[in-house]
Amino acid sequence: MNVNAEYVPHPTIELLQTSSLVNVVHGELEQMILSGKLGPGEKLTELTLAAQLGISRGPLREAFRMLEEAGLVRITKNRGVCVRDIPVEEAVEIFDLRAAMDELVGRKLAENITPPQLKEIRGMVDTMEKAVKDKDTYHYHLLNLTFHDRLVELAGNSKLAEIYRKLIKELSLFRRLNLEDGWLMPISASEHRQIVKAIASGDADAAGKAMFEHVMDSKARTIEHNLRRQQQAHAGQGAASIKKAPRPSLQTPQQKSASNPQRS
Amino acid sequence: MNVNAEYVPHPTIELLQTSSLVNVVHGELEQMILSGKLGPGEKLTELTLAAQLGISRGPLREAFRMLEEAGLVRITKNRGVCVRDIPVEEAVEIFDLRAAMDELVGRKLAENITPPQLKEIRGMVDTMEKAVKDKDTYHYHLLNLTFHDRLVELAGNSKLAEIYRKLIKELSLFRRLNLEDGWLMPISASEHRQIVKAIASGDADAAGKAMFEHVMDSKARTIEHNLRRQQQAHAGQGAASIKKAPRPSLQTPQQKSASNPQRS
DNA sequence: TTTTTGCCGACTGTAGACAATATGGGTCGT
DNA sequence: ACGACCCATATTGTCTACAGTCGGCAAAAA
Repeated sequence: MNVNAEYVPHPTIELLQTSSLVNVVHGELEQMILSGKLGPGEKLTELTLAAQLGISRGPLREAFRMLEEAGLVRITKNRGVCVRDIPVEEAVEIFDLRAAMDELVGRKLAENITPPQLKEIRGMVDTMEKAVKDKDTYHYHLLNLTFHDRLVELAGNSKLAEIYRKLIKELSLFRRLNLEDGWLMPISASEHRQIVKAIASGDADAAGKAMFEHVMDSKARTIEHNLRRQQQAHAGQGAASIKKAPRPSLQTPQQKSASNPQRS
Repeated sequence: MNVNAEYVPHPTIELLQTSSLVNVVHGELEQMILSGKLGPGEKLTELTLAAQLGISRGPLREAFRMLEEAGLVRITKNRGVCVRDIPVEEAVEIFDLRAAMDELVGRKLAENITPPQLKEIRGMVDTMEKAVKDKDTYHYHLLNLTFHDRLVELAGNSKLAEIYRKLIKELSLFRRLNLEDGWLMPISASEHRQIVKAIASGDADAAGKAMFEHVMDSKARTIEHNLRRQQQAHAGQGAASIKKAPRPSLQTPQQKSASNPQRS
């Protein structure tokens, strides 16, 4: 048994001899990554993490493999695991892909949404506009995630929803995303209002286009924000020197074997 | 003694540095599944497989986890691993999603394709039409896969390509897909010709629509074919009884924890 | 001082052992 | 004869052990 008295085992783990360790650890790590407790580029040492979680390396490694397949961590042979850092180019790709998917979502919703569902998402938009008035950026961010997630779910294509969520998770590793400037909230909110309107009208093309454009706008805002932030960093670098450098590099080669379509 | 930095180590060394047992086994199992050597629903016993591959259970289990995350197998606690069987509903969802993605592909290609690339895909269509003339269904099937895969790749969005390929792999587990009736090949081929034409014209909307419609048609053909096949099976069942029943069921509960968007 | 070489510590890769759980067949009771 | 219960076996879940590899540090050589 792995006796290690110093940690307080997460209640979940203690409670858990019913669900497999791998599943729990996978979920736990995912949350740690998405919440930022484990930042992009951070090294995950098997022995350390296993001790912290109170488990052995086996299940942990299996969880790592799942996270790798989900694009959240990167495994390098003989060198270990680290949280992935999404480069700008990849973020752009994800936005484009999301736009196409959300267009489909808009179309499907315009065709199939029910009155109570429509009422629900209207309520969500209302809440978001309230957050805008309060200039509550953080709350707005969460509401925005929930709003889009709910739309995708209501579209009635579970595969689409599954992949959409995977993309959102990966995108959250694109660091500069989080602290979006507050003054853009009104624009985003009004776009939401327009999306709901288009969906309510039953016009599939309009709803699809509204969704598509919204995501593309969001992409433009995010990328521009990122650029500005990078310039700031560069400008201040000469005087302030580097501050948070010492991290295991090991991140550079970001390939992942595109794999052939169907090897004979 | 500054040895040239681009020195190629030695194939064997490179191989040892990059691939672990987990990687190799993962690829091997994937091919066994996609090629049908391991059919949908089939049980994968750890000890047996490990012995066959000449490895221990550890790496094998890690490979299983990757395949699970990719949607190719299903793991049930304390009951083991089996190849997933894609139900019709899921196949439909995948087709719809693919259609949206391929629409994006068509748009991007219409905007960005280069003359040599255009020539390349024209050549592929030519080859396919040759296969149609020869009534070579199998060859056509492979060419079709390659064609679409190449288009996605040329679209220049690697994330899109990655997910597209994942979907194609999952779809190949939808059994009834494989033996598509031969007489539909000409239709499919002419649609390909039209797609290339739209791309060449540079009209993004037209190219996107052509791709979209092609996938949706393909979906309709596949589903209808599936229905017909199922009816046949039902018809013959009364006399011939069941023949290939004895397989570990264990397949029914097909859920996969949709997981919340971002747990606070 | 600068470079090279050998060594050491830390970590990962793989294998095998042990514990926990499901499955199938047989026995007992009614 | 039928059903409930129980045990033997097979299989999975988890842990520990050992071997291989990497990176850094210090001592030796130039």
